[in-house]
Amino acid sequence: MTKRAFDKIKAGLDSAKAYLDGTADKSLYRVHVPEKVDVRKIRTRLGLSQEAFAATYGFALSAVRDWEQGRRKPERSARILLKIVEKEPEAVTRALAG
Amino acid sequence: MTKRAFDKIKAGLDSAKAYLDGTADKSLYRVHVPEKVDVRKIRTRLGLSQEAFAATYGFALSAVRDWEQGRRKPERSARILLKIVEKEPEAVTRALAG
DNA sequence: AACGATACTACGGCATTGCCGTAGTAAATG
DNA sequence: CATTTACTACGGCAATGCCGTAGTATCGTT
Repeated sequence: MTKRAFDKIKAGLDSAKAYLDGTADKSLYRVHVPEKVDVRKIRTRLGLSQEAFAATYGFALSAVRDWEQGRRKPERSARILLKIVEKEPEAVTRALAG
Repeated sequence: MTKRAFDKIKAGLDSAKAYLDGTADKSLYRVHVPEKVDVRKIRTRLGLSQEAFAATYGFALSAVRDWEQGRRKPERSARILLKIVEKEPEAVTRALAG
């Protein structure tokens, strides 16, 4: 057994101890979900019609309309998805391909 | 039969003709939105508890529970988002950072 | 000018989900 | 054995999802 291995084990034990002590950070990684999303802005920046936008990213056309017309607010998961469409649109099409 | 009705029928026939002619190019990139998503599978592969999973990707804990317990089915946007979490989890955290 | 296509607004309306809370079960650990 | 973590199970209201239809504005074509 190398000294390296020993150090690793010790480090593990130390963090286990810290966990038990309550010294450890039990906070969960918590992402921020935006309360408002400007759907029209995201869509027009991509140069797409409502229909094309819906078809390209999997939204229901009726939902896109409700959102842009301010009739309804996209719910949590939709807001997150819209953020991804804004920042990394390709990630969406990749995930839905195949 | 009103003139209005006739016009509608004619319009329908015309666009059907155009469609058959190939004159109409209505090609929209259309992605496939999965009807079913195995939330538990996605979560456990990431080695996260329901709480950590929810906190990390922005879901409501109650929604994750409803989905895994088969009480409710994630709706369209949520299914898409879950697919992205499955294929490119980092893309989600990147989009929600900052 | 009349027409057809495109893009969008506006909205009725039902089914379904989102999301909150609480109680109960099971396993691990001090 | 009491406590903590992780999860099941579910009541219940408010809100959205999603479908459909009608109406307006614009534009290129005939």
